[in-house]
Amino acid sequence: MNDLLPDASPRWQFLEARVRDLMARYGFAEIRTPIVEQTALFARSIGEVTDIVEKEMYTFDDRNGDSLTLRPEGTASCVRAAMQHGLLHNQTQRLWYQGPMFRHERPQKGRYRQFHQVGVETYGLDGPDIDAEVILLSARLWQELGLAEHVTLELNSLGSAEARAAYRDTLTAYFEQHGEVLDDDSRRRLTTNPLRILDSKNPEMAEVIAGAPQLIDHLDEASREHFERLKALLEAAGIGYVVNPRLVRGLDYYSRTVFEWTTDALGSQGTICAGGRYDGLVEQLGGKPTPAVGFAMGIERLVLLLETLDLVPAEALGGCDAYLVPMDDASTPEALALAESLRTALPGLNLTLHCGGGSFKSRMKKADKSGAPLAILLGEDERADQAVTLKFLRDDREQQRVAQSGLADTLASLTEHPRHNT
RNA sequence: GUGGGUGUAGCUCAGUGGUAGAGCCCCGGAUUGUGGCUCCGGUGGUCGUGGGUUCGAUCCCCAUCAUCCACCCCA
Repeated sequence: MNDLLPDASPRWQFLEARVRDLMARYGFAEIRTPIVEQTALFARSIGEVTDIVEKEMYTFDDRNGDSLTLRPEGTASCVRAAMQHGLLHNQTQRLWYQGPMFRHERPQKGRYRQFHQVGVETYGLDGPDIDAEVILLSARLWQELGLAEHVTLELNSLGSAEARAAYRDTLTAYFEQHGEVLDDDSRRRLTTNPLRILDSKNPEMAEVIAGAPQLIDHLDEASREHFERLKALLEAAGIGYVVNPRLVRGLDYYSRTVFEWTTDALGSQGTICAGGRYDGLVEQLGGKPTPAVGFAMGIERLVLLLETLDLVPAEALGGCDAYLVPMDDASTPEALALAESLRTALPGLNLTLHCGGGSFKSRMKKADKSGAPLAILLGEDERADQAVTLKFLRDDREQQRVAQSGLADTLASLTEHPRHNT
């Protein structure tokens, strides 16, 4: 588990603000679900034999003896909540969520045991238009963050659940015929997820993999058409993509469209966003058959990417506009009152009041450290005149004495914050 | 779950089987009410944790935890 320290939070807030704005612009509504759910929910949705369910969940018994689990992903909870509250009853939904997820894996760069995802979920829409819509939403986010040239869209179709199951059997049979060439990992995958064998980087298996039957040739007709229409929609929208026939998602519930946005700027954790269609999931969890498509993106990876590429704009890093310094302890009460009146008059002003005493020299050092361009000094002389001294910390400019009554107007013009008219 | 690297001051890191170091940061002073540059002084460490070897361990050994990197897998 890792802490998010003050230096990092402006980057997170920047990303989160962009995401929130984008979701609203695409007509998605936020849903917030608990971070704990009944363990069975995840086992039934993600798949019993996946790594997540087999060995990565934080599971515990509560005081009633129920088995609960810290959510390892967001889709299962959304489906559960939507079903439970009737959101899927004869209607469609476009939802998004954001929050912490938990997986007990070995941490490394871009991977943490508590990590954060933003996800979108749509229900009740079965055409490729909504597939394209969620992909375009993600593409716009990269565009607006300045990441567009650094990410690649990979696309594939897994076909219907039936077609996928049939293909899986075909593939298993093929690899079993070449069992002598398979490495240990791949032999294990024969029973867990044979599609993953196609992903192996082992050069000794390259030939066998190249000769394996292709998923794309085993799609059912409806899925093939869906996929073709999606590709046409993306092309019409000017979104570049690469069809990756080896792209399979790790969670069992996916069918038809799957996609991943990847980058090569983050080392081995290159996937920043992944998703697809899971038309069978609602029914699998006890609801009526409901088409669904969505994705999740990893916030830590995105923040890391923005940081690596230096794409967080300076203004997003916030900071202090002015630092108010009572020059001695006797000036503190008046400084406190002055700070409050400025905050009332200028709601957009970021004003830090010096607290904690110290020598005047140390107070000025704190003013400097605050990053503020302006120090407001209030001492005995100023109090006698009902004034303050404005000192410019970043410009080569004479300090000036300003009456307290006119200070808000002066600050408004200096910092370009509109005055609050009351 | 597998393999490897690293854990010493708030941070970045030196270091030695015999009472623990630097730079930066922080505090004070040079400068009675003016930050940044300079100089002087100072605070701050059960050397990740628990065992073991030893007269003596921060150093050697074992375990454990954390962290980083890679694998697996995933966002």
